[in-house]
Amino acid sequence: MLIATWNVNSIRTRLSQIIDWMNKVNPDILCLQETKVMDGSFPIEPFENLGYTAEFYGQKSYNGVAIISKIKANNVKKGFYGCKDSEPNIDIFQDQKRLISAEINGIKIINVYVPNGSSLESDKFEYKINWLSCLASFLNEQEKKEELICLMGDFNIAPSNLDIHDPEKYEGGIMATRIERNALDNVLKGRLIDSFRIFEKNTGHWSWWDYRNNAYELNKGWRIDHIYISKELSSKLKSCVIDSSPRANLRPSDHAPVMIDLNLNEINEDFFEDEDDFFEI
DNA sequence: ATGGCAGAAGCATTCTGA
Repeated sequence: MLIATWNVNSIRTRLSQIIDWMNKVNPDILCLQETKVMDGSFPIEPFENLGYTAEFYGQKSYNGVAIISKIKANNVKKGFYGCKDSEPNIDIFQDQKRLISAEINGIKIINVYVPNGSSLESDKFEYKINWLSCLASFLNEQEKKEELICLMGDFNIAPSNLDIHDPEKYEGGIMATRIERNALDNVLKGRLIDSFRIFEKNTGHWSWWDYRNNAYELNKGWRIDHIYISKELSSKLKSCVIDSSPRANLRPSDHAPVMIDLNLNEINEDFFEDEDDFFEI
């Protein structure tokens, strides 16, 4: 089963590129971020014509998330819910449409567009940290139900300096602070695993390149789009790849899709024999 | 090199992103 995430930076502007990519790759589930469209204007038909169902949670101009799936999603939830131990209260996060979740094939799919945070001095940075705290609380509730979880999206955080093309220049800045990384760790709590790092230990792999300064042509990127899976799913993980090819399109999104392949019929208990290595980067 | 580039709203320019 192929599960992908892609920040498309406007679904209406990028629609033909998304359809082209789906025709080429044939994902089972595609989670989108920054759709930038209200639900009444979401382009459902192009996806239905390809045999997909669409669930979406959007707003005008900003944010917006969607789950496109061959198998119809169950128990679709829009925004945070539960979050009993969240401080501040989840109500302040409901205006910005940044999270949609659903159950597909026995897996809880959680699609997130984490706030960027702007700069360390900004109120938006505090909002980002609080949003991640709420996400941690949200996941605590999910884990109580002992569900298999696949948490993916645009996290706007480089988990380590390996995920930045020039760490000396950017470390301590937005997307690369200890505060953000701790907030992300608090979401994952060692129970959710970065799929990409199971297969690739080296730097030089990016999912986002700034539109400015010729960043893509110079390959000056960041790895800020991630797919995290429950430990219990890791034995079924066959691959995780970043497909940078759509970034070379005319009028591209600034993000590339990231995709995992899960073999839901195969279990390999030995896969995690040296699992401690996965947490040392 | 705190610039530059892209999208939405809406028609000149501002806001936002990362």
